[in-house]
Amino acid sequence: MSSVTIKDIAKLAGVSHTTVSRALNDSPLINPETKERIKAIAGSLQYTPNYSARSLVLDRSYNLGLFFSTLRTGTSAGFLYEAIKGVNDVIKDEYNLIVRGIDDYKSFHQVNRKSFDGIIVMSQSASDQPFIEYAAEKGIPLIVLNREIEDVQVMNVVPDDQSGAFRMTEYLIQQGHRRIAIIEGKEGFKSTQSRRDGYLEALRKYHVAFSEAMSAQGNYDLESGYAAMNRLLDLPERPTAVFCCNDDMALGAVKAITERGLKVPDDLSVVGFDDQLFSAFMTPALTTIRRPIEEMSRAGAAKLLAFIESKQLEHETVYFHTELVIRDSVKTIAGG
Amino acid sequence: MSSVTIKDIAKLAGVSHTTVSRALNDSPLINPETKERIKAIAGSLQYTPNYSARSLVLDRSYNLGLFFSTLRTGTSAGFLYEAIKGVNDVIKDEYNLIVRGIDDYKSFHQVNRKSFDGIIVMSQSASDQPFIEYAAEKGIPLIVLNREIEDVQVMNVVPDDQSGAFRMTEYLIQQGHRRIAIIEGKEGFKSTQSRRDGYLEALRKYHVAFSEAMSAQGNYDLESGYAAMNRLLDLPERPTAVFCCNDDMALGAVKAITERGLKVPDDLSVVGFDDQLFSAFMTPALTTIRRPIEEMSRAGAAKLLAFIESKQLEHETVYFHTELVIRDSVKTIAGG
DNA sequence: CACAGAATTGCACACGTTAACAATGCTCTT
DNA sequence: AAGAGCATTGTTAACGTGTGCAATTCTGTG
Repeated sequence: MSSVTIKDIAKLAGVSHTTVSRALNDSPLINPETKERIKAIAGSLQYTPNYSARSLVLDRSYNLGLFFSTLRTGTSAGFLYEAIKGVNDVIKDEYNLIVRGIDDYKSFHQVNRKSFDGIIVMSQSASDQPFIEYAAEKGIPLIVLNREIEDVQVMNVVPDDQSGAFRMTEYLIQQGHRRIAIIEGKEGFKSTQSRRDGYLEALRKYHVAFSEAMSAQGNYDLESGYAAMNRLLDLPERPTAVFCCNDDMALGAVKAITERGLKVPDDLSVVGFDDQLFSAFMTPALTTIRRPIEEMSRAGAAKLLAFIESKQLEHETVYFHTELVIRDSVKTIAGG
Repeated sequence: MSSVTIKDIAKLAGVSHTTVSRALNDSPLINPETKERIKAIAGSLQYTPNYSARSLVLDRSYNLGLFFSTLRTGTSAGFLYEAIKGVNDVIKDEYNLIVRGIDDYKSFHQVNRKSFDGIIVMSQSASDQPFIEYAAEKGIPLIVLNREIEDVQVMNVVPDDQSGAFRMTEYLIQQGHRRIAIIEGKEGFKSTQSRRDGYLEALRKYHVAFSEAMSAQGNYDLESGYAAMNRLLDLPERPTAVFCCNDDMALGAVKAITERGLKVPDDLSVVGFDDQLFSAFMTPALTTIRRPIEEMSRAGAAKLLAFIESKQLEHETVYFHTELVIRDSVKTIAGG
């Protein structure tokens, strides 16, 4: 039951534990025959190295941290899923992927270079800033995904939210819409800001008037989209199209519209942002912006690993293009 | 930059590193004043213990493994999300949560008692069996969630799938349906079996005839539900209700139905299983069975931690009740 | 004052691994 | 045949922490 160590193997092979260590690590110093013999013994004893001991002497934890702003409400399931999938695809077999919510920490005490070989922050909010600064200051290899970081020097991979929102709004205008409402994301999130900016930029460019009444605050969850849409429907002069700042809220918005006996897109057009897994299967299928979370995660993880191994630093921010996915939730208005 | 150890603190405090170790671990042996002094110094130096060293001597890794059958296709986002959320809520601050797909391992070599203080397997398929047996044999504290394990002695927390499927089918029958189709889950999954069994059991109990044509194979993803539904719609004598073995497939089914110009539930009733986050916001809102993944994960994690700390073993299987969630996707057929 | 016993601290080793350096034996060259 | 140099293996220390046991100091009691 008690686990076998290299010393046990050494005893059986009649060599020193050093030789065993070298043999198992494929050191060229060891005679091929001895090496084979030792490996055979190790195999038959089902030897597995003690990672704690190895970590201690090599000063590597074999842990990679994947941190989200929160694992409570606020992080969508698809988001978590794609991020984990992307990172997991890339990390070598030898790394452990540790998942945590930043807001789970009372203190960042336990976060240090000994415990994490590297850290990936999937940042959704400015509230992550202290954590990012802490990790950066501790000298832990660090990459921040999804949210643009300005003050601190870190590796950064982000989607181009603003151009995505611009493209979407432009598309609605091109389909003849002029009264275009926006259901906004959670306050304080950078993405909320960027998407609003893209929306406004498009309105400006095409000389479409913006009115405050056309903006409803949401917080990125289903219910808030439902509630915000109801407020918009109560307006004396309703919009003809609604740009929801994510797909969850679009789902809620469609629900609100349908409940009033109206139809999407015949009576009202609805678009989203994110391209969640379910969006293609909504009724109607949702026109939205795809934000390549999985690809970004994969790229970010690869970049982090490369840095850990080479210590070659690149601080430039990488932008990932979003993509307009046209489906069935927008009506083309004749004349314009 | 090089990290501070208890020896550094010892030097500054003018004591031995033993005393520092004891002080920081709140040993009653140490004079309260010395203790305070040492803690103050540790705090001012921002000391953080080296977990590798501690692990080595204490023979604890502080790692908890959360294993899914796969992180590639087959695990739904909501499933992953709820499981992580539930476990994360419970684990003490001192544990790392390591997430992996079992099918990522070429060999289970790295999985041992030194690397994991405990393992939670969120099992979705019989293909997990070798892994479970391996972990059990290695003597790693182990709990299996979601799938019932028969041959191996392990802690087990599972939903009562069969009674859930039974309840759902019974409900459809009570609403007057007699031609009830089933879109089945992925072959080889125990859940597929249990849900079919519950479905058949209800048919038998209420003397409703079953025909093979009413069964369409799926594999738990959206597309397969879409395809299976199309096959059912091609039948000369269509069903009046379809029991989809999960919500993703129900979403696909609704899509297929709508595309043919038919309406749910007016022309065809559709129900699901799992109660995903989006199900309440589909059009129409989906009637489904809630499987309490998050609660099960929470209970399982708590049970595992209790075992790790007390070594008090309980091998009985815990069943979690599912719940029928009635929404708007079923039509009541008059007369029956 | 002496001494028992408690309170407090230190010494030395252990955990399992890696690696610098030393040591041994062998081969080849001259 | 002697020495250089290579191939192979062993000796020893180190990583940072926890702990059994010995050592010291302190307290109280007779």
